[in-house]
Amino acid sequence: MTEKQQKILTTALELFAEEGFQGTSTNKIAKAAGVSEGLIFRHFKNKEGLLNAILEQGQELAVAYFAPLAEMTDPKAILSTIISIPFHINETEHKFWRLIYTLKWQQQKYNSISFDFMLEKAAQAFKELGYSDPKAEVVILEMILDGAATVILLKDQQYDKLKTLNAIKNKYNLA
Amino acid sequence: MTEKQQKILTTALELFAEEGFQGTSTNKIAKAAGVSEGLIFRHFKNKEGLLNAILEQGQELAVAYFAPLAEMTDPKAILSTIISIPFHINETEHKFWRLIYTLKWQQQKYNSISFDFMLEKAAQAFKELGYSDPKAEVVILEMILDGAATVILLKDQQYDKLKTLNAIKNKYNLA
Amino acid sequence: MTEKQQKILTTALELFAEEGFQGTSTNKIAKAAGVSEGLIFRHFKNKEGLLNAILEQGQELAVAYFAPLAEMTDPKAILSTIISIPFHINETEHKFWRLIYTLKWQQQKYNSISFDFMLEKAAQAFKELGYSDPKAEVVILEMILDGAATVILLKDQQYDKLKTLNAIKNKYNLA
Amino acid sequence: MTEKQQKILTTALELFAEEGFQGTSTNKIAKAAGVSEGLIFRHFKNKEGLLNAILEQGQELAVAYFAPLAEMTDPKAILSTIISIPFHINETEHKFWRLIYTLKWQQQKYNSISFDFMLEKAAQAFKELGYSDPKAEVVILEMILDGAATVILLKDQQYDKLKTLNAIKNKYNLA
DNA sequence: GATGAATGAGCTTTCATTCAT
DNA sequence: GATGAATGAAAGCTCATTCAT
Repeated sequence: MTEKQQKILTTALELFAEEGFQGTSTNKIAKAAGVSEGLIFRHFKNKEGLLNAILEQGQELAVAYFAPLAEMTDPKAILSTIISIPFHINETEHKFWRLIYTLKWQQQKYNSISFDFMLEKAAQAFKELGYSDPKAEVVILEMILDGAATVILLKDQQYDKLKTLNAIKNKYNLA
Repeated sequence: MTEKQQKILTTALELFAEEGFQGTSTNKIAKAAGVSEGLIFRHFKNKEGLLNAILEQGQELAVAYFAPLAEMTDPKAILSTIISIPFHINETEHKFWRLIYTLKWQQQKYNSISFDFMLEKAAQAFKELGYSDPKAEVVILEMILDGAATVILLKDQQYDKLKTLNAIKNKYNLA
Repeated sequence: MTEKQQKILTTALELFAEEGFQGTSTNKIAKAAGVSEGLIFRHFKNKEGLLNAILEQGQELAVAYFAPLAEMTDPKAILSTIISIPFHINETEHKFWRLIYTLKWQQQKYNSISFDFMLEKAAQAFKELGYSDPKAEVVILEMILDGAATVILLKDQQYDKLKTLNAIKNKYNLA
Repeated sequence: MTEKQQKILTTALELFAEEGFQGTSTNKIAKAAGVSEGLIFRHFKNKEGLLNAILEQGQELAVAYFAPLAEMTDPKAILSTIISIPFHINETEHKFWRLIYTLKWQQQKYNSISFDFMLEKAAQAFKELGYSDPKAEVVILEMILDGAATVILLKDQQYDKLKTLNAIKNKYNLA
């Protein structure tokens, strides 16, 4: 991966996240990245290949998010970790997750990142904690995660993330 | 509003919702609607005008959603009504709301539908019910609404909507 | 078929015949035909579609060439007619046949014009005339036709077409 | 001439012959030859230089075809030799001659291989054999040679080459 | 000698939009 | 009101060619 190659990826991620995949021209990416337009196609075959390369790089990032969960056993800790995820998206990852959600809404085919493993882990935790309907709880949890992501990734105005996170944890007696 | 004019609107809504505004060509809309491409521009000036016309039609629909709230005073009833909203999206409205959310993610400029009035009403309700941090509660509520919309509008697989709604209401002691 | 559409076809035929299919850009065609480049694609879908449209129009021309043969029964007349074909290519048809042969050499897939019917007719004629090996004669005839086409379509320098044709006919005792 | 250099030449010949000069990208040649694209330009300056190198190598081959004629004096032997030429194209030379003819049709400038010497020799032979119009005979001979080349180089289906050749020779009383 | 990253011009194609009918 | 031919700008992409290593 040459420097320019990586520059293309980073720039494209930024632009795709901000203006959408279809809304971003390869010409714009090239100019913003300071490379020739042809280089994009030499390295990534076509525009979609560029998108896929971005998603693959991001995949590793996503895996890192979920990895700690694998070894956890305490149900409260598990739920607490899961709920915290969207609140801990930092500047670097922000763009990536915005892209993921934009794609989710725009084109069905790009449901690239799967949360299934995480949700199963949550189901187990709810069961252990004696929730009467763990399945319904998982759906609600999914809603909270998607909702938190939506608000966090789209809202410009500031609000107290930590306070919000704690308030949610409180509802699950996790604080 | 002629028949063809309405056909264009309906078809465009469908396509915009499924494949995004930028991902849908006027040519495609014309073909799907069975009209000439020129007609779109005669009636709606340009592609953006077409989008605006769709949003205006939808706006009335959105107003209808929020209208009942205006006269309500019972805080529990207010919250119960608000939370129910995404769960009551029916087949007809589905496309419209999908479009709204797709636009939300795609382009900042299209935050056309404002939930502010509703959220203020909710803040008031939380205060009356003695919640310690009503502001945080409103943020959480917003997350739940966005999250519910995301899951409901994007998930194909079925789950028990009513049960999920009730489980959420339970968390707020609204059932 | 609008005037511009036909202009595109005629211009493209000319350029394809002179500089090859791949050697002719759609931009060049558009400029030479005095139309916008986009129009080519609106009418013919893509560059290959344009080529196919040209070939289809030419097909009718080719059919006209072979039609008289169908009703002929005198073997000498049949052979005489067949041999004459390449020598009677006029200005208008010249471009078309050049394109056909260029494509024949360039891409196998474009063996669009089939001479099979004509060659079978010739085989029958040779048989009736008592040639000892009609099949070999047909191959030779095919060579003469292709060879005549090659010389006629590619040679700029003039030579006496009629004299040459008669000399060939003489070889077959058809004069 | 290094091994890779020769590999490029051979591969390019093959591709040019099959898909035309313009239809073959240097990238494709490089990949097929298993070398870097840059190497083509290091050795042959540019794409046209590569073509010229191929033609030069082939030129020697062509010269070898015509060399025996120079010393021949018997008119029948001369004609017999000339007519045989296209029928003796073997596997190795096949590609080269196909390229020659493809270029002939595609671009006028590449009439690289000249048959003039051979045709003059034929004219002399026809004169000596007492043909009434040697010039017309030469034109016909040229047609037969081009036609034989066309059929032999383009036809996949098999037919008896030797029988065809002999049948032609018979027409000239050369058998 | 050999590689492959990089370029920029030019290619095919798409698309929103205009306009005569 | 409605059509569809026509446009021109811009999109995605290809390609011969250069150059540092």
